[in-house]
Amino acid sequence: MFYVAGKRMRSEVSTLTLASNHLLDALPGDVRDAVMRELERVTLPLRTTIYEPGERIGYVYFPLDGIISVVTVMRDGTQIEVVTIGREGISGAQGLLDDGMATALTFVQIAGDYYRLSFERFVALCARYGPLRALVEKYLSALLDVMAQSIACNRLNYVNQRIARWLLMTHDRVWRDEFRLTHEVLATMLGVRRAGVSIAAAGLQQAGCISYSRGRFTVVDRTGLEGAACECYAAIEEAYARRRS
Amino acid sequence: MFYVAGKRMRSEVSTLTLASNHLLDALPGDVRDAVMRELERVTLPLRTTIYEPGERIGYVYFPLDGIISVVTVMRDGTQIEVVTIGREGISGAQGLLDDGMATALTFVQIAGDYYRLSFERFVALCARYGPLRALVEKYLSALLDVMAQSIACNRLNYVNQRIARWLLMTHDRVWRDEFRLTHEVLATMLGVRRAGVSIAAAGLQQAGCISYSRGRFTVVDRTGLEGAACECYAAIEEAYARRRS
DNA sequence: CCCATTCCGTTCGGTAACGTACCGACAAGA
DNA sequence: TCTTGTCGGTACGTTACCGAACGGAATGGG
Repeated sequence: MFYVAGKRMRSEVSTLTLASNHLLDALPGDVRDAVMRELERVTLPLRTTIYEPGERIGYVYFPLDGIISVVTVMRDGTQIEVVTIGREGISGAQGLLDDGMATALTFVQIAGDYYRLSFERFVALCARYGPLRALVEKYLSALLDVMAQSIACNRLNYVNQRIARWLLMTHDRVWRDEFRLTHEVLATMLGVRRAGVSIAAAGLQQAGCISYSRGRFTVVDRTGLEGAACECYAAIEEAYARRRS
Repeated sequence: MFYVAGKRMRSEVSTLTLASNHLLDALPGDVRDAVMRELERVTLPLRTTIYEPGERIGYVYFPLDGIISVVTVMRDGTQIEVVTIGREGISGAQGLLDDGMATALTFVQIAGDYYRLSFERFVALCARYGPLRALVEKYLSALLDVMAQSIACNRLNYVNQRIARWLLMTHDRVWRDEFRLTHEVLATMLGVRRAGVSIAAAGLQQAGCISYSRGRFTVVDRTGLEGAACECYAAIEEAYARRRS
């Protein structure tokens, strides 16, 4: 599986060279250079654990074309996604606000390339470069808004709408029309049954918005998907966009 | 209504003198004195608007015995509670991370006493006193954890469990066994039907955990309520407690 | 090439919660 | 005192989703 993931990556080098991280892009040139110099580029396969609750944050990750999921784990083991982190953000930044401990289980949801930086160096760079710290804080502020919207979304919207939103957000972040994802995983992220996802996904496929097969989704009609998604998609993207002024 | 609220306050002066705010309590003596000197004490009646989305944050509020609700408003006007802020926290602090704009509708859910401080002075004090800023950041970090738990809770737990949790959290924050609250309002906060709350509340009353009548709830058996609540109650209180070390 | 595994289509009965509605009881103001 | 509005009990049919399960089909490792 590792090897396969590696092959996929190599076969898509052309898109990868375009991949970038919004936070890094938004830094002033000199700060950006200073930060970039310390970054390490890594390719992470599906399901790589990023943080375990209660552990120290080892690295912060800037996704390029992969996606990281942060999930809440209930006592009975049920997992549910709290937020996804892609090119628009960074994982581990909330450690800045406290003691550098991770509180939520965090792992790679879509394999891809990431920049990473040890948490200690990240803290040091934030202390040294105001614009970096400011950008990270804006991102955390966006995170609060996004999670506020997700609380409403999880409570009020239908499964098929939330699936459409999830696929759209993923599509935005991976820069590819196709990505690996099973109904099972999607169901866990959304906190619904796998069968529920199968039915809703079949509807979206019927409508020509997507196609999928055996752990692989393809976005066929983005505009159609946008119509099928709940208002939360736009609200969340706007929460991120507002911080890029 | 204003006058009635005023009377209630006066009649409970004995508990009010004990009321305090955890964030303020946790400040080192000198910083605390400096901050306290700038605070204004206000009594806010039910439903006072604290922030409107898109407006500048005028004041930050430190609740003493009242409760502030932050809600997400959907396009169709449906509201749903994102987080409640009581003695353990502060409202408006997230403005520190960005540009001082409010993004969510915020209002007084339980009338009571609050300290308040203009946002500008708050920012200045945070810049000047490291321990204040650190405490506020820890609180924001807790907020992220709490919201993460709420996302799971809203998706996975039953209405009666979530009602029990809401009542427990309120009970912790108001320092009184009785508080004003209608089924209607509770239903809105939880994102369910009023009738659903009525049924679930009747169950909790039957079980001897609470009693209520015409816009007034009374906690009768706290331990019983804790048994009826979901695990999220403990998880959330722990997220706050962890930052008080 | 075969086999174990993964993935997804589909079904079943069950149920928590929905939207809507009506009504009685109480409270507050005129 | 009467009226008006708020509050909560209750009921109806409806529905989105649940939990569990079975089975076919594609996949990839041995």
